[in-house]
Amino acid sequence: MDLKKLKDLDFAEEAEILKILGHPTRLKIICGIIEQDLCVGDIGNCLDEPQPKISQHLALLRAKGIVKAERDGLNIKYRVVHPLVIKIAKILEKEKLKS
Amino acid sequence: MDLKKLKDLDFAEEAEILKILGHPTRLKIICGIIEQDLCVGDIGNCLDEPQPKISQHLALLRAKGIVKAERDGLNIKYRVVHPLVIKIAKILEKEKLKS
DNA sequence: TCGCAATATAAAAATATTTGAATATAGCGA
DNA sequence: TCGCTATATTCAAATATTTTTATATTGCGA
Repeated sequence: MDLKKLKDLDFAEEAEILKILGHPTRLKIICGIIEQDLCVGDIGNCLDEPQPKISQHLALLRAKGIVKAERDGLNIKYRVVHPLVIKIAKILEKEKLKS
Repeated sequence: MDLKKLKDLDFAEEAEILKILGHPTRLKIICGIIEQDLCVGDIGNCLDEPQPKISQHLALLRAKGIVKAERDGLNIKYRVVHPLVIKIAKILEKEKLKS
């Protein structure tokens, strides 16, 4: 990309998304709920992290439009809905499985 | 990715890379030096940011192996060398140009 | 409606990042 | 070697994020 274009383009939104992905717990959460919906408790057990921590991360992801929540009785199931995030997460998984 | 795999995999490194990309100035710097080497002064002028700020971001990018520096007289030219970063930056540019 | 399980929210404490200002270093040419 | 230009480093102040602890809400079934 040349200098003039760079000056005009604003990467603030993209940077915000990447920053949010740039946290180990959140990244794991995201990779976990790409191909399947999971509820908070399952995620917490799986990652061995306290419930409020997971809820707070999910709240942030929800606020940024990265995940969507759907209630199912007592449980609330989450899934990733952000296309760019899905794309990046899949690339990361592929890289990961290579090594 | 299923729950068991998720438990074992460690996304710490990937998260760190994403966190570093998740800053508007750094992301612009990176997009600017993917297809061309640029020196600190040019980047600073282009982004209209003070020189120490650019140098500090570049120092971080260098420390994480994302960019490489090459001296050329008084100038030091930088370029992105991290394959995953290049891949992500190109995706972002493409998204950007779509909208 | 009461109690319980699942999740959310709030607020403070701990930690990390970013910025700005000042100063240092490195290389070039006179 | 001196002065200049380009870049790097340092350190403290300002901000932002993360974690922890405590508490609140929501929905289900008895």
